[in-house]
Amino acid sequence: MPTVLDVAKRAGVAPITVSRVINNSGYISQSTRERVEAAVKELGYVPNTLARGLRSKRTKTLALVVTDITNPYFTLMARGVEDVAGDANYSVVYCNTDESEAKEEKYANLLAQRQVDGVLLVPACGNVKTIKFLLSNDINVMALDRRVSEVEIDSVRSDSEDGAYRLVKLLIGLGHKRIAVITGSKDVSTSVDRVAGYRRALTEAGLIENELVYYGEFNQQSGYEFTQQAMLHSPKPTALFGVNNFIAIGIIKALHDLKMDVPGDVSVVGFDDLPESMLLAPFLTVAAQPAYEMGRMATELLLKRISGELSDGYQKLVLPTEIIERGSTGPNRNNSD
Amino acid sequence: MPTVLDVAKRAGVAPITVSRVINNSGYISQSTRERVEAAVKELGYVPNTLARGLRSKRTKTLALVVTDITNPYFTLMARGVEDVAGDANYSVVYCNTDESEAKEEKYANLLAQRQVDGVLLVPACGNVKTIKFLLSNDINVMALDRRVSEVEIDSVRSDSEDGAYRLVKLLIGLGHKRIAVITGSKDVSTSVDRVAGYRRALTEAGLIENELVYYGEFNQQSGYEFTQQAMLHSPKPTALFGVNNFIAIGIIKALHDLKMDVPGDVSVVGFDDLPESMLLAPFLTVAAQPAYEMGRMATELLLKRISGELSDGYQKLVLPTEIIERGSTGPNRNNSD
DNA sequence: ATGAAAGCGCTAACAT
DNA sequence: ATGTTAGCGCTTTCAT
Repeated sequence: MPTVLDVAKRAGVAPITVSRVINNSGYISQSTRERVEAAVKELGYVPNTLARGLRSKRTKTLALVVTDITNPYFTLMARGVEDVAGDANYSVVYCNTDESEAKEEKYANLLAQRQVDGVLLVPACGNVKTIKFLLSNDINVMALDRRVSEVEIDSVRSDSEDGAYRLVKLLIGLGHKRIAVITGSKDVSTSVDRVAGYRRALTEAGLIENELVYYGEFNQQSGYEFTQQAMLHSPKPTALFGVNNFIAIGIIKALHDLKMDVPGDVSVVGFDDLPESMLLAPFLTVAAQPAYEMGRMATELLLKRISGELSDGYQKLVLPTEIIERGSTGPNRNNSD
Repeated sequence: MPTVLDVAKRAGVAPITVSRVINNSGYISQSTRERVEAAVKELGYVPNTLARGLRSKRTKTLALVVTDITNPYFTLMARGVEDVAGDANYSVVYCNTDESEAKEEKYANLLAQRQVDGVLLVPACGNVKTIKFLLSNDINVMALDRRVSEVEIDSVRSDSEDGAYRLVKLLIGLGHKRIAVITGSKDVSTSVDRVAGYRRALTEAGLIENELVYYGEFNQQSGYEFTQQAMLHSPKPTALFGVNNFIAIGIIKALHDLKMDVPGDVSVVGFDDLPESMLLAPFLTVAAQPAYEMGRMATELLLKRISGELSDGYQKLVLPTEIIERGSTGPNRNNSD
């Protein structure tokens, strides 16, 4: 592989001049610029980012740490991140933590070694250890999707409390009085906030004594199992709120296997939504989050933070969710209430 | 940030000894190892991958270049890649080309600068320029999902020709005689191979004169538009084959808007499939590809290639697809045939 | 079993 | 507008 030195010799200049041409920094006369550019082409020279990063302390690399890229919500976010990053000639490394603190730590360590310029992090749990570790290694951190306390950092998320509140209010408006929520881990802010929104709606309607919360995991199986459990509760809930899309799908499958009709017997609402392009027949009533936009905005902010354009104060963006009413919700037909 | 030198001083050894401890190379006495490890801990030392890579010519970074990470088929593949890479302490950079040759070239250049150890590439087109460029920069390349000619490299893909053949045979077995295929770009091997499989099935059944092929793009809109076109064809096809999942969804939507029943009026088959966890009610008959497994295998192979364990000959893995018959296909009810 | 010296390829800092 | 020098943090190579 040719180096700056090879190019410099060929163009009859000093290495630093080559560097200046490539990086468009400093003053270069038109003629030397042309000679250098010609030499670059002739030799097929490609600058070495490692050497560059070692010297300049900038790697032009971001990391996206999500719990599972397979969740279409995160996939779409990832696409938003990469689109903005790519335009700025940044690369994006992605990592899956599966909500595991251990994996999160492992990746944080890896990313510190890699000297990434910034990390877009969907924290695996309420623990701020990872964030502090990254910050102590001079890495900019952007919290995505989830709230963090104890540390001051930029963050972009959607309004979970409000989305949940409006979903549950919609159910209450349809006459539902016994609404159960099936959620993920207790120490994740999305869980906490959505349950809080649920509670606020119930309280407002004087239904808080009917509160029924199941804490599990953010996956289909957990949604499936807790639906079975919820349906053993007496009296049965007439509506279920699945706190993310995987849980909601688990709920629908469980109800199907229990031979219960949606929305005839039970109404179902969810969070996140699936991109339209993946759905044959959108069915689930949801609070949809602007995942792609969140990825974009978060990355734009992070790049600004990295370049020092954002020196004062921390940005905390909370985007609204959109309630999309579809076939999975209907009026409460249970006469006993 | 502490460096090897800081650690070395603290442990009372030379920098190289620290390096040996960290990399588990060479002979180290138990006592110095312990002293070094203690110093590492006390200082919170994190090795700098850039410096390491600059010297050792290994970055422990892979790149995954797909056309669109948002396609669940590629998402799942990405997850397979990252799982294997992460276990080996490799990082994965992802890039979206949107089937654009220009973007593919741009990313190839970026990745060469980054000195990645290997690239898992879903080629945007039949052009081998990118691959040659990467190889000429000493980067190992693994072709994913698509066939490449002209260059000898490792590849992992699924059997498109066979999957298409079996799907179309299934339709023929159901009495369909006018089967149209809606596919993507002509210069992508998956397009070519799936159309070839379609043709083989038709030819075998003596139906090749009914051949009806629409070349478009691999997205929902293209599937939608060409379905409208296909339905203007006289006589109308009684079955449609969408060559990937986005196209198939576009087909279903178009038929819905045309008030045609699936499978009553038209049967539909697709490729790729969506992960079960995303589907409320799986409906589409498909040739499913083992996307996650493909990602895993490709990465395992690539890592072996990088470490030199695979020196002789090139691996060309072709995995079978699985035909999953669901509600979108039924017997041909058109009496005119 | 450990160390000294050198250099990977680049750019910051300081000339001129 | 261009060049010189030095050094980023690590590991290869060659000693001892």
